[in-house]
Amino acid sequence: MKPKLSDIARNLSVSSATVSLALSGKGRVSRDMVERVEAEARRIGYAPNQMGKALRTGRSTIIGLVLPDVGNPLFPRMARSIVQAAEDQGYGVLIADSHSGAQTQDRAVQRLVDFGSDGILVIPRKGTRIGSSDIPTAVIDAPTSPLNIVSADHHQGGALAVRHLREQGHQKILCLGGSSASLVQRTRVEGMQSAADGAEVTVHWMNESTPDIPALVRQGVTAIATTSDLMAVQVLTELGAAGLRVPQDVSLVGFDDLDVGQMIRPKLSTVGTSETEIGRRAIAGLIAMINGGERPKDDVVPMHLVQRETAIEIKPGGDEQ
Amino acid sequence: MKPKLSDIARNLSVSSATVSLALSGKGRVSRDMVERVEAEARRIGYAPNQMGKALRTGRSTIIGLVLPDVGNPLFPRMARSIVQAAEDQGYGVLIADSHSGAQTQDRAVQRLVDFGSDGILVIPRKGTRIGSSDIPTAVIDAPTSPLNIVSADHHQGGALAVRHLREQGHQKILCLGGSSASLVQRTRVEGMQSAADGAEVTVHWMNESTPDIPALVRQGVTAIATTSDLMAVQVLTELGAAGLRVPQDVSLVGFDDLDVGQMIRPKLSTVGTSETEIGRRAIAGLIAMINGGERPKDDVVPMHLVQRETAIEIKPGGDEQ
DNA sequence: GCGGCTTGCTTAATCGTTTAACCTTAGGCG
DNA sequence: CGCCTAAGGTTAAACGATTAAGCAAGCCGC
Repeated sequence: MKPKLSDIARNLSVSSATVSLALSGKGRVSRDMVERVEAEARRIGYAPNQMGKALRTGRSTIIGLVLPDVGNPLFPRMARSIVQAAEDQGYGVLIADSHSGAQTQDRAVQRLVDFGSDGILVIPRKGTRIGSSDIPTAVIDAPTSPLNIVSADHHQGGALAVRHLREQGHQKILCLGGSSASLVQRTRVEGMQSAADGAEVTVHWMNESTPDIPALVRQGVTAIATTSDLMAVQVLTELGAAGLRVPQDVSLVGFDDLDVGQMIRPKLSTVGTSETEIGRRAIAGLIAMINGGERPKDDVVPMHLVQRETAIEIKPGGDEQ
Repeated sequence: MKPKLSDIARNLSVSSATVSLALSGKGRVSRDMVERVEAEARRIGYAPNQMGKALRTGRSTIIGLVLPDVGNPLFPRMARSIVQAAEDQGYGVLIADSHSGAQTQDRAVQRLVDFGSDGILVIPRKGTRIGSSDIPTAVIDAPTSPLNIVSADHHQGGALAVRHLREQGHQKILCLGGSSASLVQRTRVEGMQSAADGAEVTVHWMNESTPDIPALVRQGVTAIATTSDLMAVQVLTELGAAGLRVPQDVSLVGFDDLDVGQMIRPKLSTVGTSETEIGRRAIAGLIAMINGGERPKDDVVPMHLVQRETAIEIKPGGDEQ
């Protein structure tokens, strides 16, 4: 079947210990021997059996990833960067879905532990906290969240969105949050408010009440900032159906830089995160913990503004109807 | 540390062979013994060490999943159903990303194999084919694709979309495909054409040329069918910017039933797949192969129409400008 | 010339589980 | 009563890798 360590040993008439030592570069092995072992390993296409290795070392080089429910549309990019980062460090990523319910989330963690994961990375569902387990666990959420290891700077991102609108002269800004139960979204909204700089910024939570957006625009709102691109698309189409134009009648900025933002006309201005960076740092931190390091300090990665077509300078004197 | 099999054995003063046999229900063990073992296992919270088990049995109970690039927006649901189905059968899911390039795809497969996966499930990038490896491999693509095991009935789905429009009286239908390089999308378009039933169905591939959609509508097109919700959203917003109304001026139906379809106003009529069903069957088939079964025959799961607000009866006599 | 150090390799134990083969006891039966 | 069988265990050998400990040979210095 698949070539094993002892095949190399037999072919070279040495002990398997020597081969192992040679390949790992750990023990005292002659330079010559190392080369011969490596050559033979390549020749027969040797790849170490992870199970044997894991059993002996107690390390599976597998990281468990617990995903929030599918609803989160920026999960794919997140997952991708995490897998990529893990791969670069030689780790595999085992995934579990925590569908709905916080209790299932803990079960998912448990399953991953049972499979021998060396560490667990959790992107929690909004409003849940994860019970700490006995193996290294890291969370990607927000700085105030327990076990958090890295997060996007949602506060700064929110500020970025509103500051952009302020710079364009907007004085009456509507700020639309999806769910006030989400820590991330609350933080984004707080960031938005923090950049008000004298402008009138009113907040609406979609899970609490559904504002009549076209009406608000007719009452003088000149710009809308949402906490998600999906909501921005909803707003855009709703305004379109009501005969209002973006960005001529009202400016709009989204959040998350989803693909859909580039598809719609006009293209959506939005605030983006570097998922790659977050994934990389989360994995780096987690692996550090696995290797006996201390839990790294919270790491916050900044967001950036993506200027496209939905937010423009307010037309002079057009702010009062 | 973690309780192991031998802990149970010691506590009960029996051999670990007995414990193993009792837990698996395989050998000749007295009813009484089985119960005592199970009780003790629960008491100390025993969970078998997957590495030890895998090493001995040659089965890791891990399935490798190779994902296409992130672009595919229905991937999250797919991944979820696959993970769920695997979990139900006691399997873990190890993921690898095949970013871009077919070569990377094979490397991803190799990585998963090296990690000890018992089988590999691939959702290929459009236009790539995967090299068969030495372990059971299944593909979710289209019936004509090699190694394919299960797929959505894209042809029937396409037919469903156009038939729906035909039933509403539409005679001039524009059919919008994303990329003619994608087997899936070609199949959808073929399905659409097959349901023309005498109507005029013209096809445009977005990767080849960008049609002036508002112009086409003014020339008499009364309905548009796209091969993806994302494109439908693009069309919808483009029409909106041009002052045309959906569905009053033109009907629209998308594909994939993405979340964004429910966010936009009006809500998007579309054709949906049962990702759950596909995931379930793919995993079931793959596990059957792992257990020595033959490669199951291609399995095709039907799509369904999701009627929402963007496709309505054509207004009588409004079909000619 | 001999104890001690270094070098380079080998021996063998070990990780936790499974499972073929064996052993012991007891019951059935002619 | 003794033989055969079955039931219910146990022993021990794997699976494939790592690694502490050991050992032989060579070299050094005094």
